Amino acid sequence: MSEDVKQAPDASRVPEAGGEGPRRVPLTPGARRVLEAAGRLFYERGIHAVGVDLIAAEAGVTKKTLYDRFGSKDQIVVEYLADRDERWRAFLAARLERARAPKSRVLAVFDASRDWAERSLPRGCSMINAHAEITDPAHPAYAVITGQKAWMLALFTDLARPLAPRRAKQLGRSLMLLHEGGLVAYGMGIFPDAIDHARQDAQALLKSAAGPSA
Amino acid sequence: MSEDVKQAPDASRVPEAGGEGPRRVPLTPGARRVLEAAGRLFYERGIHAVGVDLIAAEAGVTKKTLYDRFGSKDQIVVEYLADRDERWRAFLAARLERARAPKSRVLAVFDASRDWAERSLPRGCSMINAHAEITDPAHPAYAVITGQKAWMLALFTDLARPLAPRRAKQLGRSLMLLHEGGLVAYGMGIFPDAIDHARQDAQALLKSAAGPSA
DNA sequence: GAGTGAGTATACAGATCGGTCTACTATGGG
DNA sequence: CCCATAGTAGACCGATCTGTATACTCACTC
Repeated sequence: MSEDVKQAPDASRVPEAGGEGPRRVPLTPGARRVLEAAGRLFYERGIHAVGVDLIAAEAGVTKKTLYDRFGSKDQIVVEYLADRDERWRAFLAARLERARAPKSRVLAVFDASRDWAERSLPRGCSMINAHAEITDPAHPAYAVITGQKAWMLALFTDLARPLAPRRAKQLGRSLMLLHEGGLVAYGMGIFPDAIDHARQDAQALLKSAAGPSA
Repeated sequence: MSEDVKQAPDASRVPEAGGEGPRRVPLTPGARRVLEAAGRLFYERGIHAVGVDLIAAEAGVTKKTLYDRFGSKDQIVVEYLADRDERWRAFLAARLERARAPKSRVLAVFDASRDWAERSLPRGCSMINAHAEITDPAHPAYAVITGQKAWMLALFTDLARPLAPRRAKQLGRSLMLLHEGGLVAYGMGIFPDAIDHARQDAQALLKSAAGPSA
């Protein structure tokens, strides 16, 4: 499975924020506040640990408004993850635009992750965390989670292609491993500056993969 | 933080299964069945998603027995994680005993993880998953989670020392990143044989770190 | 000015949550 | 014989969970 999952992003262009996703809910002012509150609470405390009453209260919204907009907690979870995914891809796209050399583009992903992580609590990757809580593949949020990881793998593979055309898939997977490892080690506080460490290892990997001259 | 967290395991000897842990509950026959059922359910469905009634029913035990033995659900969670940690360390120790060359010992960790993972559902690392659900550092299970990761990092560092005495800490962290990345990629099904892929990358890393002759 | 969409306020339903309680049984050791 | 230990059976508690209902307000638009 996951051989060529979803459409591979075009590395020569800016990857578009997933527009084909399951986003359906129109973001009225109240809905936006709900999404903002849910996003913060879910990320900080976990999905199952946060109830809809708390979300509504933090959003300064009644439960009726919440259910009028989203219909169910599950849908809020979907919107939470899809929104985070969308914002992450946009953030990453802006960073990739500023990097031109193939190696720099790979390292820009690690830099983006580090900067993205530093903007919030050190709780690691929301997709990895959500995957630990949502165990049913039939859950509507499951596709969002696996979709983002598949997209990231495809991105690394595309970024690796100019550096090692024959071994792009291999190199993409290795970069993915380092990146995920960095996210987890950072999120769990295993050692300091884990994402930067992963970046260094990626750099060394690129050196030995494509030759120090490239 | 986590500069030299906990005591570093002696790499020349078999690492002992954590005996200083928070284990307190005597395992009567009923308690053992509770722990077995809770372990399976927590791992498959997540901690918050599983109630004590279900655990008791699956264990074939009344709630009174469950609470007589464990006192609280939180304590069951602690025992669940501590038990899994203990069994993993014993499993790993047996594998490390059979490997003598420094490089083989490092790779034996990855092999052990792959074999350990294949024995159950592809849900990845129970500590990573638990960390996503237990967000309060004051929770009694939190120390078990971070303790295992700190122990694994210390183990990799010790295993790296004979290969690169001056850069053992650096190499240990790199191995840790690859290992965690492999666990996550496997658990989320990002691509097939993720742990084996991580093992290959670790092998390449050891080659370039200590020279191909060692 | 009627209607519509977005919102507040609040009560409520039914289920499930973690946890406690009483009453009883079986077993095995001093 | 006695008593502690480990267990079953099952009712019960208050709190919290997701989700729904009724009644009303406000703003904007056709």
